[in-house]
Amino acid sequence: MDTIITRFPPSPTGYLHIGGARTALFNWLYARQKGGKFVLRIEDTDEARSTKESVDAIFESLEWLGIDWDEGPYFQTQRYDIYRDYINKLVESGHAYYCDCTPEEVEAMREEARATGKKPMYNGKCRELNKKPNSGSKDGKSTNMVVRIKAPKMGSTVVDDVVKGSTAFPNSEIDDFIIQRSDGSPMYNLAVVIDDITMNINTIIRGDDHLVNTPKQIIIYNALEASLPLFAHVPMVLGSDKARLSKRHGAMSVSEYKDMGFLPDAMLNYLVRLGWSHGDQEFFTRQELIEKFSLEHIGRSPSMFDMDKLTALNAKHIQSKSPSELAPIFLSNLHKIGITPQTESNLETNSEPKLNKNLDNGLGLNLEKIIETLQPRSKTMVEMAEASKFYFQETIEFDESAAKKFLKPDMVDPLKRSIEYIKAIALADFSEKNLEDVFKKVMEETNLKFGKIAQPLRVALTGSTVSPGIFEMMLALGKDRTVQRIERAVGYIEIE
RNA sequence: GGUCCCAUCGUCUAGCGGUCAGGACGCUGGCCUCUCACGCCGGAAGCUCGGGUUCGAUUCCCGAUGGGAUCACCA
Repeated sequence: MDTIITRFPPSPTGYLHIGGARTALFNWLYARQKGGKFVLRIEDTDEARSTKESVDAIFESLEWLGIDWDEGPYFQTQRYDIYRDYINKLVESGHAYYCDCTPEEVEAMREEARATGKKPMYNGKCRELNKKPNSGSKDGKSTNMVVRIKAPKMGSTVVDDVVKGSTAFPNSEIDDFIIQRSDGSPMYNLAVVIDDITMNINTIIRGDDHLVNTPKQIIIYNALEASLPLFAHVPMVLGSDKARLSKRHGAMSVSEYKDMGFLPDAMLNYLVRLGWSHGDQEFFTRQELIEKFSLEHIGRSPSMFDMDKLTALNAKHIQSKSPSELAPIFLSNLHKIGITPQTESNLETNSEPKLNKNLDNGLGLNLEKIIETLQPRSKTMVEMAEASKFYFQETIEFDESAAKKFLKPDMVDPLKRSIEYIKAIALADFSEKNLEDVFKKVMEETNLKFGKIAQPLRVALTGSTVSPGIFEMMLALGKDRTVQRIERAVGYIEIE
């Protein structure tokens, strides 16, 4: 078998959206699994709608997802000479012809066809006229004539597809479609085929909205006597109302999911499961995906995008990562809500950033431990950042009803004892085990159950009644901060 | 409308003639527990309909219905 070469050819008329990302992912996974090549090509022949911003946004989203390419990016607008050569060949070999019918004339043909109950299409007026393209051509490129393919009139064109099977399209449905505009620029179907041929693309995985123009492309392949690639048409991703996914279904662009705190790996995992399966397995690492992906197990029916499931999967991926892997993402989400803890790198000005290392704002805050305490209770990185706020507050604000309920005079004694014993722990021995011992002692002396003292402690430490476990928080906060916060709560009770 | 694709719990799906139709999300009962989560155990919930083929159809064929895609000098 030859080297597998796949491609992803977005048109830069907007951001990379969910459906496009999935198509890119399938092509990328397949190439990676087969040790093949993945080519990126920008289809910008619609110069009116293509923008540089879109190109950049697409690159950025692919990069975020970790989808890298081996060749390209190619830009179709830089390949017009190549298309022109092929178009000329097609005309010379009699597979295509010049046509000077005006858009109005063509529209009239369509009207006529509609009136007689037939399919509206070009009637082939110039098909056998052998027109030459010289009228009004100043630059030798624009001709005032379009070039049309000489499509077969009889029989049918068959598309063999790995996921859809074999489908026959009646040639009577296909008219002599334009392959070159009157300004000399190529039309989509032509450019795609020429690119795929010249880039040696042998495996085409794309949305099944392309299935219906595959016969048109096959006609061009045949006219050029080129061998056909393997086609795999993947069903569409629909919105929650079963309509094609669009803006009104909420977030469409990949970058929005980044902003919402989703992990790239979770995104990949979710996207790949939308239309592909591997038995009952739901959770996949990037590496597993590359190993297990297969064209054979792509489903044939369209699927709906489900935010809840993505979120659940994201939670699982957050749990499965190490704190150090999460640290840079966590920090950038913290930054977005206005919290920028000092790090090793900006404490020592000329050291390289070491975001994966433990961080310390000078008071014993331990970044990786903070993350660890939040991992099992964060569905997104945005949630994690939000939930971590209390760690970074110099003076924590007590939630009013929480303080009223738990910071009461009868807690002063147990809290003071706690402070005393925590203080007695040597800095090097500040561990979960020793903290447990401390509170065992406090509980014995005060004859209280831990449940009785836990909530007051929680309010003292965080200001709220909902938080990670007491001991793990203390470790993340560090000994000094822990003591300070409990002392402050005691002071608060005594003043009230 | 023509052409084409598709059809298992609400959703994503496993299933490739004989299964108590399996898993996941969501929903829900419980357990665990220092709160909230996590985790664990359990529950409700599905083969669109009608014809065939077959000893036997969720599975194969045909039709209906429903949903989707596409019919440009857009990609």
